[in-house]
Amino acid sequence: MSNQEDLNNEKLEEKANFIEKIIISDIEKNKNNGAVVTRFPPEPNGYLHIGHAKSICLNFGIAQKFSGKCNLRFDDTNPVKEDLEYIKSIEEDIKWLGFTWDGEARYASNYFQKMFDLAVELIKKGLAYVDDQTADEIRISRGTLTEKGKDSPFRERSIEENLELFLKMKNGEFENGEKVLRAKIDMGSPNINLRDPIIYRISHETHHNTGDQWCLYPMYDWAHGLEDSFEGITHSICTLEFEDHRPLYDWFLNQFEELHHPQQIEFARLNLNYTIMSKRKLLKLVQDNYVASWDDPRMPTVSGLRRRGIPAAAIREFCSRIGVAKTEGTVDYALLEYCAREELNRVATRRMVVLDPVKVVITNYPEGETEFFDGENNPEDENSGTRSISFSREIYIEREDFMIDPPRKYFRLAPGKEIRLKHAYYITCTDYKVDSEGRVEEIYCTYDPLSRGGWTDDGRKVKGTSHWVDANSAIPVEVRLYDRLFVAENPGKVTGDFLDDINPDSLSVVTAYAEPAIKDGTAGEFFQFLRVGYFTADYKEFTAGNLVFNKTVGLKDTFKVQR
RNA sequence: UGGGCUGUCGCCAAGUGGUAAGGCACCGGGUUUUGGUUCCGGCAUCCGUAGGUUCAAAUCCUGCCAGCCCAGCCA
Repeated sequence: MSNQEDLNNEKLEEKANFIEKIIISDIEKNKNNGAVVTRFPPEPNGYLHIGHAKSICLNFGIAQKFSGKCNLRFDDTNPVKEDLEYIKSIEEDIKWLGFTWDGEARYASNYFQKMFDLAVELIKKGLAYVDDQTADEIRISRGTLTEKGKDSPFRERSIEENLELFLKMKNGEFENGEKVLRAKIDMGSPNINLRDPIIYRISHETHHNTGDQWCLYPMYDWAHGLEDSFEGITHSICTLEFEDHRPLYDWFLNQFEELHHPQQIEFARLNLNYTIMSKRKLLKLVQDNYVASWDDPRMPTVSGLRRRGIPAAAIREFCSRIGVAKTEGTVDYALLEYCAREELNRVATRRMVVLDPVKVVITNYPEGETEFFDGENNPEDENSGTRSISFSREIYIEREDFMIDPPRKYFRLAPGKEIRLKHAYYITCTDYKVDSEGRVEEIYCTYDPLSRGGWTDDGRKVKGTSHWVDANSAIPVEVRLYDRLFVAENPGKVTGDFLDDINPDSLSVVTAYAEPAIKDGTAGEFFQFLRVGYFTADYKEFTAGNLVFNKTVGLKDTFKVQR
């Protein structure tokens, strides 16, 4: 190994998480001949969420880092919960996140025959038996957390009888629930997973992939290790709740010396405050119409975050920053927002859009005249070019950028005060008009012709700068203002029902006025509405004739009112 | 109450016997035609807790406390 490679390895190790350290050590020992093969094994029973993104970044990231491979494998062993729609969405989400799985997507269901054959072998070894007990009987005889279980009365059936019955199970000669196949391990084990776990159940159900070919379906514990083994997985990474299952994972594989034996490693799943990650709860939100769909921009699903306007790169960065460890914690949502802003600041196209307009008349500006200014598309990107912005006697500014009686350190417009209109002129407020309810209806200003472009060389201090649009040419656009879906850090913590903490104001739709250049936007494009926040042209609905924008996240706001 | 796992700054997270990295958040200040960005500075005498071993412990030992997971023919 060259010095250069040594250096690289040191660098690799320096930033490695505990799983990567295990892998580095395995490579050094030449375990698996130095190969690294991981997999992302979703069950196609729901949409992927940000928690899955953590696992995806981990598994695919490891493959990239160590020149290995990462498979996509659908763990479709339960036909009653799984659906083709989910398979499609999962594939799309992974691709969108920027990862490519090795070869074709795999399906646990394509291994059913091999698994069945191995189960027959297990029976022949005297290590599995057919149990006639009902589900209730099995549950009761399994014991409790503190009491040992009791052997099934069918535990000592002959190998021949077990073989015959198992075949009949496969051939559809029994009803659902009539019989199961169990591994014969130890009903007295302190680890409940080892108390003769069920490895096959009967389910007369059409499977999305195998149709009606099978009525016998393998359980997770039996299937998962075998799938990993068949695919030559070297490191089978899963979440903490499977730690108790590892002895079983190993037990099954240990019964077949000829099989490759992957190493299972567990890490803590992601929790994010102000949101939920449970597939069951997310499904509830969709089914009961608390949100519009799985990809509603308020959802923590990958497709929801995408529609919200969070770039894939921001999600990857987030996953990198939260790290990988075994401590279960809850990551602050502010970190995700930070990652979104960081990326968006780099790439977002700047435009001026007024969300809550109030008219300003520039009384000393000639009526009927229009002039144009150039504004950079992105000050963070020299190559982004400029766009033309029109200006005339009447403009709109943001209602909150004017106050009749402002507090100290209010840099915005107020009677007698001068501000800068971004890219345009300095204006000074001379008067204003309110309606019968005291609401500001119109503001009157004068402009300084010498400040064309928004600057003078006379050393004048103009602290405030406002965004604005030309009333003559402004285009109305639909803006969907999203806020967090839950008002509580840990939804449901207090009342027990997460629905009690839903934010009733998580969505409001407004018609805003935008500068004409907004028309040039493309679906999915990222924008920064100057001084307001980051928005995206809804990638599913935005067209030239339907200008819809979703709010991603506001700009960081450090303005504090001081009276 | 049985088994498994975890406890380092408000939130993540390095550190694995030699005297507490980093990021987010937060708080100051400079720059700024976005109160954005950027830049500078601050932010754990202490590592769940109580003892012990050692010249030296967040790191080793013992006890205790707290949290999470497991009793689906779900994954």
